[in-house]
Amino acid sequence: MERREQLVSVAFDLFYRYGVHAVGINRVLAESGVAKKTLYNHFPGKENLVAATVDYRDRQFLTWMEGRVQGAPAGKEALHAMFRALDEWFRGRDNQFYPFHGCYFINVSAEFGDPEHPIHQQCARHKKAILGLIRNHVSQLLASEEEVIKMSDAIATLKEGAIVQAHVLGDLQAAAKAWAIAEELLDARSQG
Amino acid sequence: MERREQLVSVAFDLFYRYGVHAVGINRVLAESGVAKKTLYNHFPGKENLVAATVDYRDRQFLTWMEGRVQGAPAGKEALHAMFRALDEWFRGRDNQFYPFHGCYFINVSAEFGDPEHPIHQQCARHKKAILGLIRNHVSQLLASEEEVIKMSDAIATLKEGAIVQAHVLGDLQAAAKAWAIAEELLDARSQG
DNA sequence: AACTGGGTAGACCGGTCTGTCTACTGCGTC
DNA sequence: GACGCAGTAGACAGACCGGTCTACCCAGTT
Repeated sequence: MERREQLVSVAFDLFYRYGVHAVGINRVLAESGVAKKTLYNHFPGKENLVAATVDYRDRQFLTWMEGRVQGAPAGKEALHAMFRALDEWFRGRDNQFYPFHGCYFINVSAEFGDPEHPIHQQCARHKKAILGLIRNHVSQLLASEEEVIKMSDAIATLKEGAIVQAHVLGDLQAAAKAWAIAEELLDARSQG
Repeated sequence: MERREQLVSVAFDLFYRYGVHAVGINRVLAESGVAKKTLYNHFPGKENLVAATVDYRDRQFLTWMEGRVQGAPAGKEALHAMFRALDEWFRGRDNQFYPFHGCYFINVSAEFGDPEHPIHQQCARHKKAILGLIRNHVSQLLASEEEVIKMSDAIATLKEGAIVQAHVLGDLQAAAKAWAIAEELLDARSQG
């Protein structure tokens, strides 16, 4: 078992659950069983470890989401699969993503609020990647490039909103509700 | 100038900008010019101060939003005024709410992720209050109680999504885009 | 004039933070 | 078998954490 991997995985779990600034390096070390020197051998400081957890989650989340989406026919069904995945995530039905503590990227952005901060920008990049994934499928449903962009933004906004509602309010139906809206918007366009 | 008020106001500014766990009590004291004993005279501990800042922001935000909304005719125009207010907030056009660092309640919920935590629940209560405000106006446009609830949830989700897009991605058009969707949904119902 | 309440200033407490450093250990390679 | 590498364990440094406490101050009341 690679030490670096171990560190990042444990650090992510703790940072995601309790928040980055609420978890000290010593706790990460204790729970991962790694020596302090090893940590500072791999990372110049805590912030780099945080950045590594964001990167780790970015890949983990994208892989998971792409996997879910590719299991369905491209287009509307793929988008539906995406919201079904969110639904299972919120409800803790998905082993890989249980438990749900909101979106790590939103949470980390809240703690590193300065838009110029590299970690904040890392979170922004993740959101853009997700937006790209959405666009790939929306573009199969709508002809106009402008419409594709608008529709993808709308779906992304609904997705972020659903995550917030699920986390802050504990609304477990948030994903289903968001999909109902997204579907209505799609139908209004692809049939018009 | 009331000391308690001063503390809460300065603490909010710092917590909002840098995050709750990233700001120590000593910094709040230094920037507010209040003695440590006075703080612990008013609050049992830091967590109670945090709770007070959430309460402070809750009232400030609701008052501001209600003021903006009541300046417009009830119903759709009121909802439009709400998203215009968001738009100005994101862009820093509004003195009272400049600068924009995302939604304080989302940020605080991220740091106090446990849904059982009183501060998390305080944030949830704020979101429910906003939802109530939205419902008041949606109910003037739609007849069916069920439709009112669904539509209000959709608008709330769009609002949360817009805040996230504005903060994480720096999308300054987020409010305008969200309103365009909300308007489309409303028109599809009130004309049908 | 004495008392009181609410404030200031800041020393101090034990603990924790990030980060450095020393000393040791096991292992694969020459 | 000697060497070097990557790890462990953990003491340590200096700063800061939340929180307590003492000593003082001053305006208002009695």
